[in-house]
Amino acid sequence: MPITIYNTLTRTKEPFEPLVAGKVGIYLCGPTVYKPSHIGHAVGPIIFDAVKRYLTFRGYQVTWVVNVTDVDDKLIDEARGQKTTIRELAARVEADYLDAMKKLHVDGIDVMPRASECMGDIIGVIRTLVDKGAAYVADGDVYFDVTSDPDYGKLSNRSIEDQAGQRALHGGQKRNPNDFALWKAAKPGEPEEVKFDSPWGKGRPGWHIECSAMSMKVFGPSLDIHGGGMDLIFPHHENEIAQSESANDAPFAKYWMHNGLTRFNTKKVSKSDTDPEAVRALKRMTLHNLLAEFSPELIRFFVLSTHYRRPIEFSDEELAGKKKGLDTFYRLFERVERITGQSAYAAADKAQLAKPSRDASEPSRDREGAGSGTRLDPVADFIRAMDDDFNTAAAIATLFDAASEVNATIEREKWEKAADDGAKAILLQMTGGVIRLARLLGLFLEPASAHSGGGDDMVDSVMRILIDLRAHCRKKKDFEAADLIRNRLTELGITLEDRADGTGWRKG
RNA sequence: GGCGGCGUACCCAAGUGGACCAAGGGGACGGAUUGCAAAUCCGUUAUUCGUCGGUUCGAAUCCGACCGCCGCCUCCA
Repeated sequence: MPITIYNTLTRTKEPFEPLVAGKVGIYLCGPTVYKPSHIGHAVGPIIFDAVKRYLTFRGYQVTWVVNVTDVDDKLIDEARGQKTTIRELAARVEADYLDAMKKLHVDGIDVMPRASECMGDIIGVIRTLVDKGAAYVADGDVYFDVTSDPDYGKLSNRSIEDQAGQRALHGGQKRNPNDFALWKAAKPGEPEEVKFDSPWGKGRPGWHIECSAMSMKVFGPSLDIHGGGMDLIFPHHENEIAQSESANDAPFAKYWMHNGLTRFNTKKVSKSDTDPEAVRALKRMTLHNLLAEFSPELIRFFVLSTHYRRPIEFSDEELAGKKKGLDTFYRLFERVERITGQSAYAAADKAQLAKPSRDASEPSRDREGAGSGTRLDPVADFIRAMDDDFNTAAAIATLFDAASEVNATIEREKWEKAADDGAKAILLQMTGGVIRLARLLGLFLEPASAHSGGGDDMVDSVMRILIDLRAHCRKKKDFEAADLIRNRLTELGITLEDRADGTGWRKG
């Protein structure tokens, strides 16, 4: 079984076959940098980062493009409101976005073009469209003529007739209400920095054209996968298709992948929401604030715990629940390190992940039940999950299964008390395998520090004293005093764990 | 009005015709372990998948109707 992808264009799951064998081009619509990015803006990058990691693992050479839209009406308004320049605003918001991407370990982006730096390419596409009669000029504006495109509406499944009369005509220059601006003539009073020269006079590009131009710049007329949020299907992606295919007379994107939107209190998280509660929620859900409050890995884990096409409901309760699940892995890694004296992460660097075999998509559970009942093959299960339209939720479930398997083995073999070199090797291999798989999702890339307290020498030392003191009390069977110490620490959010090899502690 | 999505246990969530008397996580409850806890392990927690019909040897999965929720059609990841 090959990898399958749900294609919005056909509304079916299709076998994945790249245009050029072994190579994959991906374009994801990135942010318009006028306001701080929120959690919703991280969903696409996190998913596609995992997609790229996985496709790379499956042997493809992937090129991933995410654009930055830094020329837009909203930037003009926002910059004016903040009494700053568009360039300064865009640079500031973009830096904030990139910082978040870095923290989230979205590090697979290969090219990040800015609209303002691709003006020549954009104008070139518009010129082609005008020359071909697919676009017309009106008072310095240029509009795409949707009637020139016979299959306009194929992505969103809308016909031009359905739309007629549904949308107010803007500016009165359009021949058809569905026509959209490729180029907007500069208006008096607009800042000079958004007035670009063009064959039609000074102005700036419309919203949709920059994605077509930037995609074409990197990939040429056609690319493999184009992604974005579901809210972009219409009009944005519909218009991208119209422009690109009219300009090139070639199919634009082979597969369209759309991720579900992030919700809060069942409502979509939207920049334009003016409801006071929504505004407050949105402010909290900026990536900047969220990453100050929660670990990037938790955010990533949270996002990938749901299949990408489904909406994600954001809430503190859910995040807290996911954190407990994530902690299971951290504890396992620490446990293995305690037993073996070696880092599980380091073991993962060395571990070999079995190459996916032809039968990788076969179920791993041995129904013959040869002796010991069910046997797990985490790698095959993981691959099967990911091959099925990048089902990260199912893939994560296989990680939990694999982690339980390791813990159960430790219990069964009593390795916590004594483990010889052979046991240690097995343990490191199993755990390393879990980490290797998780890394295909961008998880556990590096040792997560401070999961079990630590980091502060003074705190460590004081804790050592308290733990030694409590051990002393326990030895004398003075459990009242021992429990007092533990209870007081619990009140501070510190948990003690008495294990075979001594007492450990952690925050939370 | 047009287009699209969703409704699976207490919560989150995978599964979209036979491996399902339905993964995985959180929670809860038993047991092992522990001085007691914590952690971990073992087990229990949906004969049922919004409701009602239909197709089929067989449906959570397909079809129809209905109920509820959400998104797009103006800016949005």
